Amino acid sequence: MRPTVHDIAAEAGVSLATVDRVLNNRPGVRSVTRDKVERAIATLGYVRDVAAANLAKGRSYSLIFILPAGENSFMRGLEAEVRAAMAHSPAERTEIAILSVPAFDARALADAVAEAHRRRPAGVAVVAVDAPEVTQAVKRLREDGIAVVTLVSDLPGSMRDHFAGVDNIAAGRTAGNLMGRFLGDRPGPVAVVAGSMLVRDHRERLEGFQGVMRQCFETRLLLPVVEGQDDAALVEKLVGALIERHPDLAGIYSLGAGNRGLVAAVEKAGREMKICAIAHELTPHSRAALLSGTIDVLLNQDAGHEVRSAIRVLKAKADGLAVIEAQERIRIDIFLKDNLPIEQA
Amino acid sequence: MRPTVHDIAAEAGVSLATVDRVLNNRPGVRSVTRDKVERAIATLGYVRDVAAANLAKGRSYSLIFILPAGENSFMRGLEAEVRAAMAHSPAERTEIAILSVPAFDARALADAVAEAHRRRPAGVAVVAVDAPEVTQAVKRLREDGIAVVTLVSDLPGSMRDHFAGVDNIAAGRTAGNLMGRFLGDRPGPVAVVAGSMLVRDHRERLEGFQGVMRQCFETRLLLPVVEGQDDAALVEKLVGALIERHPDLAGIYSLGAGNRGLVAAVEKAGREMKICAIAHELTPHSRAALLSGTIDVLLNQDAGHEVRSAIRVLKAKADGLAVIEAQERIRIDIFLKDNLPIEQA
DNA sequence: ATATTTTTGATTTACGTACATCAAAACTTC
DNA sequence: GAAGTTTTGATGTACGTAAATCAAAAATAT
Repeated sequence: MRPTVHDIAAEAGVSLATVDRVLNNRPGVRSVTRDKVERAIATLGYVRDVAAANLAKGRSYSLIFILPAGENSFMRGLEAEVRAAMAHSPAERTEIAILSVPAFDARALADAVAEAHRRRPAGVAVVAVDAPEVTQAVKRLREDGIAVVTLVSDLPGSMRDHFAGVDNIAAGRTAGNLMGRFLGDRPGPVAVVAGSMLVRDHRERLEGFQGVMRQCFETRLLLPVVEGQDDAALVEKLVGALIERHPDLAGIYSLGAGNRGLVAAVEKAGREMKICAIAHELTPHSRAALLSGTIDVLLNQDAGHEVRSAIRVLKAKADGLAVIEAQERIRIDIFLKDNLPIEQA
Repeated sequence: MRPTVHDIAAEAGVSLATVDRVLNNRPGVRSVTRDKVERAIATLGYVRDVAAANLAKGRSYSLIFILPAGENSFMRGLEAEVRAAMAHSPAERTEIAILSVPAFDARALADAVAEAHRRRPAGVAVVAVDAPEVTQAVKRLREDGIAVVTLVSDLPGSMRDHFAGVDNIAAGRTAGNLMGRFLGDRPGPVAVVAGSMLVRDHRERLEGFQGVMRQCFETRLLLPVVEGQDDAALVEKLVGALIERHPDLAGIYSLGAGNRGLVAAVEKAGREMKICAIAHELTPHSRAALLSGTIDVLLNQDAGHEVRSAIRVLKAKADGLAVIEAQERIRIDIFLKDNLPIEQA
């Protein structure tokens, strides 16, 4: 049997109350006594029974998720994952609320953060837009002792506790490497379609992609990046124009959302087998395009993992516990049509 | 507050004892009463507080992991993950033991399974060798009500409860797709190095790889597969011979272990930049080779995920609970040098 | 109707921790 | 050494469930 608080009390020759005071660092214990207890804990290898502890305190964590609105499939999937977590919340002793804000709107986001602040939750998860007013609002949260995790897109300098998302520079580099190798000696320029340079994840992907292309495939012409605002209709127009202007277009890297538009434009031009298309995020549409061959590679971040990691981290931070960063790393999934997971219901 | 057993008793108009009888299906409840209670459970949306339940029963699960011995880095990593799980075992109410057996030895493995059987654990996880005596031994475990999960390599027809590993056919197809695309129009044949056709995961990877190569890259010559027994020295010899016999060798798919040998042979021949090498499993050696460029792609299965999934499933099965298969799927990681995770301590 | 069996209720203890209260003891300080 | 302060002990209740016991009630059989 694993040791309990009683065993520690016996081993240390103190009372249960004192052990409790040490374990939950309550005041009123001499440092000599504290040492005795801590030694007993170490020699017995005591670990707190988390289940029993949670049962006893019966506390619950209130968390707020701030997510962008709009019809971006990935974000809707993310929201679905948050709602799934809400469904389990009684079992996890969490109370989760969602705040929805317009995409790419720093002002609205800063307001939402302030609103979250007013509600005084234990923690906040936010898909960040990289702007000073947002940074300030997040800083204020932190100064008030509220845990903050950035989700999907980071916000350095905001003192956020943790970033739950992928390494977007690595993602961009990976896309660049695959693009370069897939194209081989085939001639023609490569286009990049982003959502908006206002969000850090897009900027970082671009940086990684351009870095690898310039470094390892320096003969390949890179067209200037166009911004599609993660909007399918706009992306379709932009990509259509690109294809028209560059009949020899060899590849497209779409590092944001709005892939419906990308697919529509490429297929309308009848160039689905000629253009190497690399895009982000597995959605019903992008999955279909990968299977049909219009998209060649999908880079993906698992929204479910990100949400669950964010919740774990927020709970830990709210308790003042350390987070094992390595365990919370979100990996970049690379999907070809051959390793696509079975579709889920 | 979420409802408790007391609330159910009140709602159903029965005593706590009766609720307990229904919840833990103990005998001695009329079906009318049972229905009443079940209706109360449904209307209140009661869910058992697992933490409290575990605390109350104070049960612990004894599990046995049967792993191959030898210096295969992946298997050693797997064992390290099991030991890591053992370290947390007090908190998880599990007692894990490891049985080590010679690799690719069906007879020894069947004996080990029988030994595990004798110890009457709640569950067994086994890296399977696909042979009739192993299948039989596993069947006997299952007939005795012991939960069984196959790990890394599956054993269909053994009535195992679950397979904790990747879809190896998809892994092989992915390797094939990448090999075909990376080579493009470059001439030269492609070689395949396996560990042993005795284990199902290697057979399946081969099947997937050959399938894609024949189907999508039909002009590419595929050399007959050679078996390196996951032994670095043997692999080095075999690959060295292959390179010598086929000076125009364009690619090598190493679907088993022993990558140290692969790397050594390719580098000795000075062909690290000419041969496209795709291998499996991220280890210190393969990581170095990926970074240096000798290996172009690494397919990986996360040993930690597999072990933790196996433990979750074994515990669930031991309790007679259902497993959400989709949640336990192990994904195939694809690593290029650009998306390699930071090295861990 | 009585005897017998089955079903239900009431109550208690236990799991390991958290948290609160009050009294007793051990230190300080002057 | 008395008064004050700090530290420690003893004890109890609570969390939500499991599991057991024994008595009471209801159903069934005779």
